[in-house]
Amino acid sequence: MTEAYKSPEERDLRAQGRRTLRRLTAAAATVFADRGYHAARVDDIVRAARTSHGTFYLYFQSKEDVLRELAGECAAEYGQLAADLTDPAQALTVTEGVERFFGVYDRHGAVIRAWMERHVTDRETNRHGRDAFMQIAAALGDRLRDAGAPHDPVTIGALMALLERSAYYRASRPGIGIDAGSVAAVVERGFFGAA
Amino acid sequence: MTEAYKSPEERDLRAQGRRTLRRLTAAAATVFADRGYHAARVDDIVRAARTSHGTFYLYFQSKEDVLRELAGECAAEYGQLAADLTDPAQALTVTEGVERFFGVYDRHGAVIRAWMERHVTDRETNRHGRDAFMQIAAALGDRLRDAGAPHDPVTIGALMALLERSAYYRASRPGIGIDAGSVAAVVERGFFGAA
Amino acid sequence: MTEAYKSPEERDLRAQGRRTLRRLTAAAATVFADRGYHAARVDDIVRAARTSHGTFYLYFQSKEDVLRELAGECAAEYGQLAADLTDPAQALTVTEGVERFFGVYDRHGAVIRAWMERHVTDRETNRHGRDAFMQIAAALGDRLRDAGAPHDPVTIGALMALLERSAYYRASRPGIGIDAGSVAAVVERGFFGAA
Amino acid sequence: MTEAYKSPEERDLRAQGRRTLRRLTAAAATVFADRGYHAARVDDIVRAARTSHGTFYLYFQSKEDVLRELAGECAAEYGQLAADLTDPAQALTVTEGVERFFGVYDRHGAVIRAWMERHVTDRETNRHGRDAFMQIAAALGDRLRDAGAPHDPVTIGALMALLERSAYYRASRPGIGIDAGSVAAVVERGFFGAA
DNA sequence: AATGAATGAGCGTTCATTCAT
DNA sequence: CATGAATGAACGCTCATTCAT
Repeated sequence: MTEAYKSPEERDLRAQGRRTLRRLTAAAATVFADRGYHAARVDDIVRAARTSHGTFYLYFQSKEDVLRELAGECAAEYGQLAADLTDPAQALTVTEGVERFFGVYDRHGAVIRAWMERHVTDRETNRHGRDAFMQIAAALGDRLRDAGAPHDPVTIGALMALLERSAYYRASRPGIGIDAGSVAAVVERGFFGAA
Repeated sequence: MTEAYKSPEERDLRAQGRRTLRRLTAAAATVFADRGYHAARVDDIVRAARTSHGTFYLYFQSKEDVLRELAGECAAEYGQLAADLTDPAQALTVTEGVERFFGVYDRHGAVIRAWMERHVTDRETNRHGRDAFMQIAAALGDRLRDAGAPHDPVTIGALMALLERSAYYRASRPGIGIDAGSVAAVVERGFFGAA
Repeated sequence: MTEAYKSPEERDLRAQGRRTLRRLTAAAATVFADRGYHAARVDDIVRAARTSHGTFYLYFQSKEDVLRELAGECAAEYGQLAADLTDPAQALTVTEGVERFFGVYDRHGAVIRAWMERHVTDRETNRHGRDAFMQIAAALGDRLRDAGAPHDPVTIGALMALLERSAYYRASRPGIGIDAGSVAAVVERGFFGAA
Repeated sequence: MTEAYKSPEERDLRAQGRRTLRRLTAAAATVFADRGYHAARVDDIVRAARTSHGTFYLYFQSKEDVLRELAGECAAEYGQLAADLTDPAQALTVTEGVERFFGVYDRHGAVIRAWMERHVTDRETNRHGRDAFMQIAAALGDRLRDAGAPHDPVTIGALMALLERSAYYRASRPGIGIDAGSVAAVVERGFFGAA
């Protein structure tokens, strides 16, 4: 009989199993980043992880399930960024904030694009997306308010739009010279400097 | 192809044929908008146009061909917008510019997303996308320069990012209250007001 | 309502109709010769005849029907050749016979190949093929017998094979220098000269 | 392709896989022989092999790929026959040679017909065909020359035509009594006996 | 007598998922 | 724990034929 599937958390994985799981998750992240979630083939993932289809379905219920897993990681990182953005002890500069934002996007851009494209039906994945978005938005709103700058929802949305899309341009068109410093300058000037 | 395929322009269509072509093009635009280009099925399109697969391929060479057609329309509209933006006789306000931008996005968002996702291989379609992007970017740069505002490439890119993504949020999440006026206000304040 | 189909013979065609029918038949012969019967598209035929699908089906019941028509012509020409081969008044030389055989093949090779490939189900078409084959075979047998050469069925079959296939090589590979004279020499030497 | 496609040779097939591959190849040969390559449907092949479409594409890249595979086998067999024909140690009689020729045709007639019909575009398949043809032609030429018989290109071509087409008549019309012995007699008499 | 338009069954191919070992 | 093998529904596209004018 086929091995009954168990979610990774509830499995009592030994060292080897943990290694395989990690290989698969990493491979999925890479492949999703390269080709996008929808264009990614399970076969690409298992080849990148140097394992088999059978093994993939031992650790994940479906292709969507890997996305859910990665979405969780991504949401956690953005949650942490949101927390750090409003943490006075950290006192992150705008440039540092943009750098962190870009860093998360580099690791999880494919997941974020899948969220935004709205063609994923899985509720948990979408909830992760909403959460991450809201937390960052709230943190940006706080920062704008603290700086005495306009922080109405549309302004916050516009800032999110600018950041998300710049991160995407930067990741997908390496040639066009978008970097955290320059984008931060635009943000400073256009959003924080606008009294 | 059974019927010698001719591009819609070079065909001598009668009233009936023109109606069918229009139905198909409109249906494709709708279906692409709803599901995205890649997830859109030719079957969805022909069902929406109340016609058959055979008829679809009478008017288009392939699914990609419809996208190319729509991309041409979209590029033309953006080209016109770029021209109007820098035409002193028109003297478009920022709000009017954003309104026009959003209008084109409403009609052609699916094409624009397909451009940006970079999973389309057709050269002409991609050329249309590059052209549209460059023309708008150049026009925005001119307007910024004329206003005495910063207009370096990164700033222009950030403005494009803001506009494109806001248009998308607005089109795909009607509930969140993004409208041309408010976005124009952010743009005024953040990009044109920043001396 | 659609014009009821009538077979070409039972139609009372006016000059224009006869011209159209001739154009279609000639076009079909050309297209079949170029692409082979199965690979030939009705669209190729109507385009070559500068007419429309509707018109095609006004004169023929189906694609197979055109083949049947051409098969009749071909069988008639081969019947005539068979008659001439055994007609003392004609006293055809071997070279002349081969020339005539090649000539018919040039005009009707596609039909002959369709016969031989045995993927045509129409009874009349196949009957034409059988008739043509038998008549030529009988005539060749008579000529061999009159020359005092072996004329058993296998020999006759081998001669037919040689002629048919040489005609095909010649028609389809113009470069390889097969001509009636040389083939006739082989036939003379190998079949008629073999006492 | 989901399963990374690998050509059958470079795959490390286990017993089960080898069995399936053999079933598929054999089924393809049969179906091609029955219906001809172009009329053969992948569905016919997988039904004959009692497997699924998915499995077919696990072992072959396309329908054309199976033909290429079979063409390779066929060319190899004809190459071997050509070698044996001119090998003094084998001293094949004409009858034995014709028998061997017919044997290969029985196994690979469909491939040979596909070669001759010239509607295959794959370069490797066509190269196999040309190779096989040239090798047999060269061997026949040598044998004719050694026998002191005419061996000009047209004669060799005529002999090839006779053999190929006789093999086809024999395979496709079992009723008409063509056998290797009788054909060999014709060849002896008509080609080798003609001094 | 002629035509442009429409049809839909059927093709080759893909790929997420399941099975057997 | 892992794998190679198998599946089949669904896709994009073709083309002989019929329809409406």
